[in-house]
Amino acid sequence: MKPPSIKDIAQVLGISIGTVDRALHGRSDVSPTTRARVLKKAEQLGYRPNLAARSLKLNRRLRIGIYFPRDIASFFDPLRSGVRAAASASSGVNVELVFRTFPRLDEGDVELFAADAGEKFNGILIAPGNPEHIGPTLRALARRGVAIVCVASDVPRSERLASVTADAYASGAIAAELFSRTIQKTGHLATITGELTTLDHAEKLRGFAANLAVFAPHLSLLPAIESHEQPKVAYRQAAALLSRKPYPLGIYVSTANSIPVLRALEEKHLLGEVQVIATDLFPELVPYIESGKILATLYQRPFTQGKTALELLLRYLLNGVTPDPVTRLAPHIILRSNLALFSSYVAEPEDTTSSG
Amino acid sequence: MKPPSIKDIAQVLGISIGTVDRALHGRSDVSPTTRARVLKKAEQLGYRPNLAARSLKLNRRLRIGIYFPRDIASFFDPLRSGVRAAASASSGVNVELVFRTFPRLDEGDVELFAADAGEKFNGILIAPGNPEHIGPTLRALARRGVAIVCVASDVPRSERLASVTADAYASGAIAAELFSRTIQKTGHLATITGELTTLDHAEKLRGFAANLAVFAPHLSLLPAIESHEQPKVAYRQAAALLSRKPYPLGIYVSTANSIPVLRALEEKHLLGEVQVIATDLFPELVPYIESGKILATLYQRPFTQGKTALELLLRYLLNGVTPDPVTRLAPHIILRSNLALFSSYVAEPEDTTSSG
DNA sequence: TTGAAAGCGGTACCAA
DNA sequence: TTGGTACCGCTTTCAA
Repeated sequence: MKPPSIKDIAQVLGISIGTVDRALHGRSDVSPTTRARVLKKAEQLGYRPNLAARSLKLNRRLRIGIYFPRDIASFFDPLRSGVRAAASASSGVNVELVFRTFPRLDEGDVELFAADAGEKFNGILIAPGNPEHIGPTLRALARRGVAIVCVASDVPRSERLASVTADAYASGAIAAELFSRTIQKTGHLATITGELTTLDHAEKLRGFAANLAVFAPHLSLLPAIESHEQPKVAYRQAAALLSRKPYPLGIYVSTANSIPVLRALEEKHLLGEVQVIATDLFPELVPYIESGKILATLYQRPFTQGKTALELLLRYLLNGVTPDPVTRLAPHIILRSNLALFSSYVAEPEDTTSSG
Repeated sequence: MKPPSIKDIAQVLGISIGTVDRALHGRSDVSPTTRARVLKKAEQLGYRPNLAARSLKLNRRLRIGIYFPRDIASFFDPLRSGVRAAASASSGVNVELVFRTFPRLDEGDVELFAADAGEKFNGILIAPGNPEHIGPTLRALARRGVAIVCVASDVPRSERLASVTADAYASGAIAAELFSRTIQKTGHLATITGELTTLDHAEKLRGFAANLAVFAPHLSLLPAIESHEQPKVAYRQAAALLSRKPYPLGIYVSTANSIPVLRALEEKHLLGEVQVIATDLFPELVPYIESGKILATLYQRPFTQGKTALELLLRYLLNGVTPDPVTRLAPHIILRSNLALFSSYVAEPEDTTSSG
């Protein structure tokens, strides 16, 4: 049996398909009586609109602006791939992706939006830095009717439609739990982050500190170090950290900026001695995990973030489905034993292995 | 600009859309010359078929049989939900899901297929048990043109189209690594599995044993215990295991059958003393994780498995896309610190939190 | 070998 | 307030 169409409803009720359409969509100019009859019959027949027919007829064109930084390509490239994957999966809809690039998180983004003032986007995806800086821009755009989805970090109270991130608090908490289970000695731990004004970074620290305090009384926490996402800065800070005695027993690097830290450890011959938990996955990190030199890396699933973010946005723009205001993905804990499952991601980001 | 359609190609070349269609699909009765001209022009204009129009016109009806066991509902219910989610996401296609249920893995499945001999399915999803038993049935179906996707476990060389599972070897390997990092003492470990004839179960044991041998020389492995997925059997076996001295330092329960084992531990007052790694997530397990009484559970993402499996199957049946023969999802490592991210799954399985 | 045309299920416009 | 109809892009049948 083929599913019922508006034609069937019209025929059964002896009215025209135009009227059925108006009734089903609650448009004006339908008598309450026929409206009720149509709705009831639709329910009764189990009518479900044929989305292929609808999107064929409407043939929408959507322009989506995607504002990501140039920096940290190991994270933002797969994010972009995820966005493209979601776009090409949306069959029959004409989505135009306009990728815009600013220098780095919280740097040049406001200016780029200003330069793009003439652009007319139906929706935008943005990786925001400091909410104080970018907030007003987003609010203004939102009020002009642009649907905004924040990715990778969030800007609450910016009137954005939704945000899609890895759960930052959980990332911090996981790092704390792993250290508390694997380090028996008493001592202290260090954290290296990007900017504490970026919500994602602050949340990771919150999760780390809170769980450490509760579950690992033998481990105390040094003040957080901000590397401002600059490799050289991170290297210098790590070197300084390791020159002091006693060394920290573990270091949690809560951004993708772990390589300079590992280099500093190597030079002080402390690699393997000091436990390290890193963030995200990229080729340079692989050998450290394979050799057991670092305990784990917390993978924020950039591909899935991008895919999910655009899916939400399209569902909103096309079907009027209001998304959850926040979507928090569970970070993957990558250890030596499951690294192989993610290595395909490092070279060529696809979604098969890890999509759910 | 709107994307080019076959009409545009036809118009530019001064031929009819029928011819364009035939050329693009390599159907017979097109002169090689026009064929080449069409293909070239399509390439040149960047033609992409409008999938909405295609599926509207074809209006396919697909009957999919889904053969899962009644047992272990905490795993197979979310698996079913994932299948339903994928079906309802496939817009404009008329897929009919026929859920069939046999008593338990490797029990009653062959008989159910025999009883369903009259059914005409375009594709089936099956959770297979022992390849020796179910293999011939699947092979026969495959040869009759039914597309088969194995879920949760696999039956290699059965001429199935594809399989979608959590990576079983990795699950075992992760369990071994977690034990090796958190247990310092020297001693032995135990594993409780379902049936070693089920490929998924055997693979977990392989991963566990191999990684333990390499990375944890201080931990030796007792012979694997098969519970045949029966809670009472598992309880008795666990009780017997714990009556011997010395106790194992850790137990890896590689199926969802962990509750009876935990009960046995509780009664011997060994809960928290003996480290436990469980499999999958369901309400009864939550308090054990929250209280830190078990180290971790390895979540096999049943919802995502079901969703992925049906997506693959539909893409094959509708678009002729041959899937990867095996898709191995990365299991999620659930600890106390990230449990909250998955708890929504326990009550009501949805895909937002963990889809990638 | 090619062309012409019907029709898939909705939406939207114009006429009644 | 309602009916009738053109059309979205593609596939397929029938005719030429």
